[in-house]
Amino acid sequence: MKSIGEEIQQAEFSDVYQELGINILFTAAWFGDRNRAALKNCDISLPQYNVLRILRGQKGKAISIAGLCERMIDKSSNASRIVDKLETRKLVLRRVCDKDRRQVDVVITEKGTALLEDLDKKVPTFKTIMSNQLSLKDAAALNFALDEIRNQK
Amino acid sequence: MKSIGEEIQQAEFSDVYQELGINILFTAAWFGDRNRAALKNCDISLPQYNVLRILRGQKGKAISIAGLCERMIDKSSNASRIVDKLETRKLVLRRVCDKDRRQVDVVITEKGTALLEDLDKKVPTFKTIMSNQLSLKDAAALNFALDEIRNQK
DNA sequence: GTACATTTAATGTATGTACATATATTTGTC
DNA sequence: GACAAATATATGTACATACATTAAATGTAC
Repeated sequence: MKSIGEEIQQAEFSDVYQELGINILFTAAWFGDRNRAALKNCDISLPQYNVLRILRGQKGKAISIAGLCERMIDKSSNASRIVDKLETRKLVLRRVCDKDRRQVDVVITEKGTALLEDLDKKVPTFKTIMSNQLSLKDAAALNFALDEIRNQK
Repeated sequence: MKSIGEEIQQAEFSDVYQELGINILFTAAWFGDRNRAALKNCDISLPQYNVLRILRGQKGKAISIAGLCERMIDKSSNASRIVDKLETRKLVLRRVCDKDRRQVDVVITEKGTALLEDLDKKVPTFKTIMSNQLSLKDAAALNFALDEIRNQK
């Protein structure tokens, strides 16, 4: 089995925490690569796919651009322009919110939902990727550790 | 303490593995945000900083563009263009390799090394970020688990 | 109600990323 | 040695990201 040090050809790390930090970054990039590969030739980018999934999670309820940003993993990505692309392809609808005309309501269309169903068949779930090597209990422990890491300072 | 579900306002996940996948992606983005914030007003981007660190790790030995790519976390990032920017600012040197004239030898300059020393003072180490909440033993266990996740299929 | 600050989304600009293609050099085969 | 295949880097392009600024709508103080 390849350790993270072998993976990026780094002979040694200054300490285990340094190794872990790099390992988390590298594993996240590895997930991204897998998902991108799965979407190859599907004519949609990974960020666009992720936005569609958030919209579907709204179950018909509209969401503002700011709301979308909060739910995105990459906070600073420009949701407005990603929605532009999806709107051009009629995968989402955008219309000014009546209650607050500064806001924009975004919803996924029928066409968007249909596309998403197709794509879901191609993109592996995290369960598929991880359940063979990691017990439920270990996965839960990892979740707890990561939550803790982010909750200081 | 905020769980990943609260963080991205997702009420529930389909299973613990799904939660863990998102958690890893989110934690990696969180590290990136912290590092980017630390480099604010330092007039250098995070990818450029990371390349400089890899070059310093070479301890004077030159490295090719391909070698640089192997050591980068984001494999598909375009090392050639990042080196362009660093070269313009004379933080690195690039010259054709004598033994194989297709290759390019890249080395960090004195100026690059000096800049890097300044920057290191501002960027928190992973040890600083994590050692208070995570024991050495737990960190090692996490490393093992992540290595395992990436080593199937 | 007017003036001013705040909020929301869009836009401008520079950089980075993803992927295909081009160019130069080297390697292998005959 | 000639030539095809492989390799290393650079470049073209579309999209995404980071961050500042702008424009419109709303909230608040007076």
